[in-house]
Amino acid sequence: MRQEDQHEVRQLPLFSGMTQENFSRLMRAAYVQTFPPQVELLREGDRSDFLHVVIEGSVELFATWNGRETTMSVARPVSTFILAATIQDAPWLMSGRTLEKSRIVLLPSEDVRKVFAIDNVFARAVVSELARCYRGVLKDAKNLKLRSSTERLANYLLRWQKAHGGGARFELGLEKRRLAARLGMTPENLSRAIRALREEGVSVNGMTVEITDQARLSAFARPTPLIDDPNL
Amino acid sequence: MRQEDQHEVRQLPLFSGMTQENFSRLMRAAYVQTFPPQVELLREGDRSDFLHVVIEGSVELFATWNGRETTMSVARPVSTFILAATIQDAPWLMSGRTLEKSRIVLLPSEDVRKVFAIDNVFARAVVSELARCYRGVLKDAKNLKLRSSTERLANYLLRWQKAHGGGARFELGLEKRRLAARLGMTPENLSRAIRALREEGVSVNGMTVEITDQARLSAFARPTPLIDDPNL
DNA sequence: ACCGCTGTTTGACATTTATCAAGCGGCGGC
DNA sequence: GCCGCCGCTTGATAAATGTCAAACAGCGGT
Repeated sequence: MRQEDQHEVRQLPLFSGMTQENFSRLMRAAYVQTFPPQVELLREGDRSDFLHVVIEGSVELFATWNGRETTMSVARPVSTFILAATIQDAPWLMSGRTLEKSRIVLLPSEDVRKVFAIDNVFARAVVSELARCYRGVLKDAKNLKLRSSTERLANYLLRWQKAHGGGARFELGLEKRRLAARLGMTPENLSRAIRALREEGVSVNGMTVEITDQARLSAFARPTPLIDDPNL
Repeated sequence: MRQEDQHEVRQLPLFSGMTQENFSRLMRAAYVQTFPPQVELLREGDRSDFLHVVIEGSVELFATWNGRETTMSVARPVSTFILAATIQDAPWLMSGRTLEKSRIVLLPSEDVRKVFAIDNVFARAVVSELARCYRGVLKDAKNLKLRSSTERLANYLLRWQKAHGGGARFELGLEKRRLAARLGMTPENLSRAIRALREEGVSVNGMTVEITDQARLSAFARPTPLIDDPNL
């Protein structure tokens, strides 16, 4: 495993506090792999052999039931996924596939659990990360239950804009049909929602979004930190 | 604080592993309070002065946005709530109100965080609990995104039945309008969903449910452990 | 036993969302 | 440069869900 990849992983709040010794222990049997797009990394129901860390690219986490499929989230660099399942040695609740060519670090679950058992700094970092994830899905569930699809889109755009410098013009960064699934709607409806937001100060052209009337969009979206602030 | 109340709390996996010394430390400034129904215990956006433990009764955790309100979950004895917010000293993402007369143990957040900082057994128990909660909401979100309202109801009944002994006849244990909110629908629609399930082997009379055709209901609901197993 | 409150049910209707089918348009391969 | 593929858009229509209003039912208080 390359030094700079280890470095990337080490940067994460989850790993940054622990002793070098325990970090090395985690990294000893870890390896990096580059996957082409559309590779299924995890299948829901399976168990966790490795904790995954996306170093480059992006991974879609999705779930299926009864022939239907929906996107739950998209993991982007640098972040881990399926931490909860790894720690608990429980089956995955989501499947995962690469969306683009992606570099993924794989940490053997067994090692993660071992280090978790002996390293208290790491254990505490796991708490922080799990709390963050928990609050993340909770916000997602609130979003789904309290807002209409167009409102979800409007707020998504505002969040994404903020996360990418806050400029009036930015890239969507996700295929529209996946964005639709992420937001809990069909691609057709996403199209119509985008159309509807033209009246609210948004202009979308392909993957490029331009907020033409920030105040108007905000007034329509009515974002609240209790749903839309990713740091809360 | 009464001895038997402490005992109840001590039973929880979250607290059962820690030393008596640290447990006492947690309990030193803790107190029990009995609330009448419909008391607002928490308001979303506020911060956590106490970790709450329901000893008796039940607490509805709900969220609001833009004049709308929805029920996210119902905490029943014996369980804690708002653990994530307490540990992180972050604002609550949900409000909470008692549904019935309820006995609640209040543990000062400051103490919880202090003991968390020094007690590794407790810290690890917190990890387990957070992982459980995370997976819980995640299952909820899958439920919402992948199933229709009638399907959610059908699966809810099956889960509830299992959790209460598995007999053909059981009580709903929740006002219908709150169940409706919990399942992400209106009371009117819950009524119609109940009606629809008559064809699928369910008979509801007031708060009493009878599964008249278990196989038929299961075939309709198509439960999966990856959404419906509370232990996963 | 009656009254009145409150939660539930029902029906008619509106809105939102999904589905199906067709057309459009950009992009890569030939 | 042209073709064909794939994803996006659009329109028509259907299904699911929400809203509003009224009727109903159970229950506690008097």
